[in-house]
Amino acid sequence: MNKQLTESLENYLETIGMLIRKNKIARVKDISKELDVKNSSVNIALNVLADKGLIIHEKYGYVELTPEGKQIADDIQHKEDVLVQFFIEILGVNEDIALKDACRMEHTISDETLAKLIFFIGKIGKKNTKKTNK
Amino acid sequence: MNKQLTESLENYLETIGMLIRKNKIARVKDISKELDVKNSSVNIALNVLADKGLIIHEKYGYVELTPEGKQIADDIQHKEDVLVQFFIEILGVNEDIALKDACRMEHTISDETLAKLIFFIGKIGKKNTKKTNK
DNA sequence: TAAAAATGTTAGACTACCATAACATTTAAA
DNA sequence: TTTAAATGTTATGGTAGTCTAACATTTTTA
Repeated sequence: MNKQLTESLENYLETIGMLIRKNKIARVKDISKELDVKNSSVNIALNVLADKGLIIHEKYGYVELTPEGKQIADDIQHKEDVLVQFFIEILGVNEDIALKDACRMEHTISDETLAKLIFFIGKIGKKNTKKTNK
Repeated sequence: MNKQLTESLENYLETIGMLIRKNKIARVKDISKELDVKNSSVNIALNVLADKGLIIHEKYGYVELTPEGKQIADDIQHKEDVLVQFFIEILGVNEDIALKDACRMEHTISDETLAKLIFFIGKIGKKNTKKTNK
């Protein structure tokens, strides 16, 4: 069973995580609305994710994340958050564009680069705090 | 004729541009080697790009970029260069990883974010120059 | 310059992803 | 509590991109 996820599957997983955080539950309809695809497409993706052991989905039921699925969803969400923060706070990018860009780049940034980016944001942040405190 | 390019087609275009810059000519074999795909895949992609008016490719001949194709290739290359510079010089990412990340993110970063990033690199660059000159 | 090697092309098959349409189940309302 | 509406599922088909294998052409070399 291959655990290497496509960008599409990562998006499904991330969206499920977001919906559970927001609504306590994730339903096919909400996932399809969020990702702007049809219910049938969601179903197919859910079957793949279930096969990979990343979600639990009983017929006509809500969608749940397994611990492993949740780990991956959180991981991707974290990447998005860091990128959005960098784009908005440091580059001064408009929020809409920052979000759109982050939603795509979160699937391609490596852990190494992400770590360096987090460190860099921390440095810059401290600098700004110092200045403000003067 | 849709001019909206997939990541795959953008990579072909960028690679063709790079090969022409490096070797004066771009051949199917060199493209396939560079992108780690088979000649047959290259051929199919070249047909699509030719249909879109972005390259010229006569049977068994070299591949050339049309002005429009060159424009796009240069544009993508520029995005990659900016990202690589940012990753290496400012974040301190290892060169291999910087290149790998940039090669994927170059297809998703928006023009707006790229512009802000270029501006930011300029600012940081100036700062470092000042420090050095003291 | 004829044969061998290298390179390029085409055909057919596979995976991933999405859609529409038909059907099934669940939920809400009369 | 039966029916209508909403939601979920399955079947089938299309696009994009890759591969292998068979075939075509060009280039190299004996």
